[in-house]
Amino acid sequence: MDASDVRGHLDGLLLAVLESGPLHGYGIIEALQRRSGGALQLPTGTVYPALRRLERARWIEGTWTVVDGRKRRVYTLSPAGKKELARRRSEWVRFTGVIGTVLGGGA
Amino acid sequence: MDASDVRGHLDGLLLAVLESGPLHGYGIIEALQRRSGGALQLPTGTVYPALRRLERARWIEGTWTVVDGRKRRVYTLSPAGKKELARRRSEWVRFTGVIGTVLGGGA
DNA sequence: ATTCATATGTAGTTTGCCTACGTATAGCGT
DNA sequence: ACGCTATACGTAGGCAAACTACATATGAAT
Repeated sequence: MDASDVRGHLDGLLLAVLESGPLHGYGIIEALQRRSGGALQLPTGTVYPALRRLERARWIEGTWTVVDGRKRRVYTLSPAGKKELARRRSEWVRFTGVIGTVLGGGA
Repeated sequence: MDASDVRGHLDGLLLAVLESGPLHGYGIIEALQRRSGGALQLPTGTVYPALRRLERARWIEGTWTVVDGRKRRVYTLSPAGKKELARRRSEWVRFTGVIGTVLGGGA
């Protein structure tokens, strides 16, 4: 799957990963890859700006930490982020329902 | 559902509608709306350029006809278009599988 | 020393759908 | 006759989101 196909769904994916617990950007990229069975290998230039966007929206909260001398920005899902995630999930169901129905072919 | 959410899936939707038989642009827009239960109300500025793109790709074939004094460009799904539609459908299954799994939440 | 893995980020580009507009005919009500 | 709505096709310019490519830095391994 082409990585650009996540367009419009990236925010939900990031929020979903953070639902399992706080994580830093690099770790999020790995988690995404792991959870998708290797399908999602998102470039840093996609993920980092997205995280900043989510942070500005107050859906996640980022704090600087230092682990083994390396700086990490660890993100935590906020209460607003949990609501947003729920909203994204129901939108996802609606979206797949509509497109799947029209696309047909046993979908 | 916001109409812009079809991004990346519009071509497949158009091909799927034309699978049922030849149709002109305006009719395609109506069919899309009907099949989606009113969810997809795509503007002409989205659909017409997309149809020309599909035509250039040889997935559909367009011919001018005149009905009741009005010019219509009727599109027919080509053999290559059928293949492309099949490809889009399997991509759709893969896509929803990956995103749905990562998004979780009972998806 | 050099290279790889870890870790974050910016700059500029491309894609693809959007909004807004322009054109034209048919049919209906007044 | 006139205006409004439905039918019908299309272009121009804009914008958001993800892309590619690059820049930076530390720790660990060879």
